[in-house]
Amino acid sequence: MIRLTDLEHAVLGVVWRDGPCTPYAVRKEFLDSPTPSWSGSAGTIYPLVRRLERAGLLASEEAGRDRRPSRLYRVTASGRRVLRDWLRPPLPVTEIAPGADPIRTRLFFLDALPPDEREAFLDMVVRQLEEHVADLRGDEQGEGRLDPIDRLARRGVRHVAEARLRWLREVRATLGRRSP
Amino acid sequence: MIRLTDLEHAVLGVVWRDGPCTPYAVRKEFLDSPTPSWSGSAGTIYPLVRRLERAGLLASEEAGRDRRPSRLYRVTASGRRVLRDWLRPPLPVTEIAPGADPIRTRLFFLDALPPDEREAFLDMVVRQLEEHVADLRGDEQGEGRLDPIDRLARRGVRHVAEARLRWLREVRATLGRRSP
DNA sequence: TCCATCATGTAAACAGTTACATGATTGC
DNA sequence: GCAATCATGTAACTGTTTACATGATGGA
Repeated sequence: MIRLTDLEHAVLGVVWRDGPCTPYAVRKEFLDSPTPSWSGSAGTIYPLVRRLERAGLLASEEAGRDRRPSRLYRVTASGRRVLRDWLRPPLPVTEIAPGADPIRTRLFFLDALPPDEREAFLDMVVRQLEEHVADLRGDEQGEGRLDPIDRLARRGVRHVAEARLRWLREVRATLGRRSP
Repeated sequence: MIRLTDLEHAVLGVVWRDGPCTPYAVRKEFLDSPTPSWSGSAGTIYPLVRRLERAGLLASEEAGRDRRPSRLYRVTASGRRVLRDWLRPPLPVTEIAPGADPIRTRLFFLDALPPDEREAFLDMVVRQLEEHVADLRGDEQGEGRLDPIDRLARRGVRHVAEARLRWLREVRATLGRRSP
C-alpha cells in the first residue's frame, strides 16, 4: 500500500470525474480553479500522473495519431478503490485542523514595530482582508451558472475569510486599547 | 537582498523576543506552540539558524563553557530591520488569502462514493469538526494565565474552525437534499 | 508569415519532515 | 548506576514550485 498526498488523490479524482483525459486537461483543472490549493504546474502534474500509472492507479493509451505524442489517462479499478478510501471517514486530525495563518504568525512579533506602526499594520491588514472578502462576494454574485459543488466551495472560502476578518477586528480592538 | 520564508521570519522573531538563546530554545517555542504551524524539528531549526547567521541576520557566541559546545544567538541590527520589514504592510496577497482546505478538496469528488456513504462522510466530518471546536473551547477555558497574544491567536483558530463547521453544516443540508 | 497560445515535458532548487546518532544532565 | 529526557546535530527523502526548452496549432 502506497501513501498518497491530497494532491495525488485530487488528481485521481479529476481523472475519474473528467473521464479519460490528458495530463494537460488535469493541469487546467488546477490552473483555472476559483479556489486554488495547488499551482497545477507542469513540473508537478506530468511526473505525478506517471507515478500514479506506475502504481497501477491510472492506465493510459496512446492518443497522438500523427500528432505530437500524447496519452489519455483513465482511473483503474484499483485507483477507484483508493479514491473511495480517501473519501471514507473518519478523516485524519491534520485534515480536520489545518494550520498556518500568516497574519496570526505575524501577530506574535508585532511588538517589534513601534506603536504607531503596529496600529498601521492592523488597520492595513483589516482593509486588505475587507477587500478580499468583497472580491469573494463579487465572484459569487457574478457567476451564477456555476455547478453546486463549486458554489459551495466558494461559499466556504468566503465564510472562512469573513471569520478571519471578524477575528482581526477583534484583535485590533483589543491591542489598540493597550497602554503603550 | 535575500528572500525569507515565514518560518525564517518567525525564527528571527523568536530570537528577537526571547533574547540571546540557543537553537533548542527556539525549537521548543515551536514544539510547545498551542497553535502550531511548523513542527520545529531539529532538521529544520539547526540548519535554519546557521543560514540566518551566514546571512548576517543573527550573530552568535560560544555558550558551552566546559559543557557540550553550544551557541547563543541574537538578532543583529540588520536582522531587526528585516523583521520589521516583514511586519510592515501591505502584506502580499498570498498571506491575506491562504489556501488549502482538505475537506473542501474532498468535496469535489464526493460523487465517487455511493449516496449513503456520501451522507456518512458529511455526518462524520461534521462530528469531527464539532469535537475539534469543543476541544478548542475547552483549551480557552482552561488556561486563563495565557499572555494576550496567545489568547488572541487561539481565538482566531477557534473562530475559523467554527466558520468551517457552520459552512459544512450548510453543505450537508444542501447536498443531503439532493435527489440521487 | 508570424505571433500567441496550446501542450508536453525536464532540471534544478527549495522548504520542510522523518529518522537517526549521540553526548550531557537529571531524577530515581 | 541507570533510565528518561534534554540538547545538538546530520542524512536522506518528499512534495511542490520555478524556470526552461520545445513542438504543434490557429488566427491576424
